[in-house]
Amino acid sequence: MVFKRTHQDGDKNMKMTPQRMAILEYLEGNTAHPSAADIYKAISERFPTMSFATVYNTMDMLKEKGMVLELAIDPDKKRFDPNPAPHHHLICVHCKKVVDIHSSFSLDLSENERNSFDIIGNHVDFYGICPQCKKKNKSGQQVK
Amino acid sequence: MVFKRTHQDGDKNMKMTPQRMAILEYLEGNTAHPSAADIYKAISERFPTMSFATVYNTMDMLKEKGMVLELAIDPDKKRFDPNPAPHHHLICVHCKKVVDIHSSFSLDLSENERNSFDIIGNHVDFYGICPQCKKKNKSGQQVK
DNA sequence: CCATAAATTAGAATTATTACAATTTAATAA
DNA sequence: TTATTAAATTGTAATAATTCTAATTTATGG
Repeated sequence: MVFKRTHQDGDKNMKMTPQRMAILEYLEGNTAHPSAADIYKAISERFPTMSFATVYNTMDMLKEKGMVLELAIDPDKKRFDPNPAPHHHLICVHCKKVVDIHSSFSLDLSENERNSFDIIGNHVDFYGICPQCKKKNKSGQQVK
Repeated sequence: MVFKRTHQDGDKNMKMTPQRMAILEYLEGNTAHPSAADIYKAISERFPTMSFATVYNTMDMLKEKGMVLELAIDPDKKRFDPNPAPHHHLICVHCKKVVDIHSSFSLDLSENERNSFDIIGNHVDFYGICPQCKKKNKSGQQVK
């Protein structure tokens, strides 16, 4: 995904600040699935005044805009994926490295992917709205 | 999975305490994928002295024994699955309810599952050991 | 340049989890 | 039984990730 770096970015209410620019730049093409701390560390080198709150605020905004996904891959912290297109992951259970899978069909790994990782299992999550929430949702409420 | 409730449980070094008994009882057949807080809340009603540390200790032990899985489904907290057999999940993005899927093949949902949830997407995680860790692992080290 | 809504910031507060050290207890064997 | 002892439990402190807050700064539009 390509990020535009102007305030015209589909939303007049979105200010383009140097901090945001740095975050967008850092995320663009980044396939490391960084955590908030990763982002903070990388950016604060050039922006010593950068605050953690800004990282979280910006990621919230990008999530709402659908520009990044929040991953629940690591039980210890949130990690972000700047590639919002549907895809899957290859996760190293030792170092927690996360590699994108771009196969057309979920369980069909490329030869390369298959050979590089020793795969010990897989897990499929289906996301959706359960019957109870379907009902509730008609009356407008939203669970965080 | 059936939990035995004696100290013979495959490991002489495992003591069977009332607290553990209560936790095992609570987990047995539990399909709600409870968090540590859920477990604590349920058990501490009968065991007012129960400590959070005991919940975490016990879950660690059960994880090591392969009796529960730690799920990374909820970015906000760990949740536990007392069903260690390979299976997949149906997750409500509103209320975070997690329902087990017992289809023989991952992407083949039963009619019932399909009809109850409005499915808006799926995500496949493959777990394995990456090439770098394969090498490192030969020299014995383990990443938490 | 001004006005203003939005963003940034430092730091406090909260939540989940882990670490620790003292006390208690289950299991074993005498 | 009871004594021994390693393991479990407990309260509390410490840590880590995240969220909240209120004051200050800044990007944008006029």
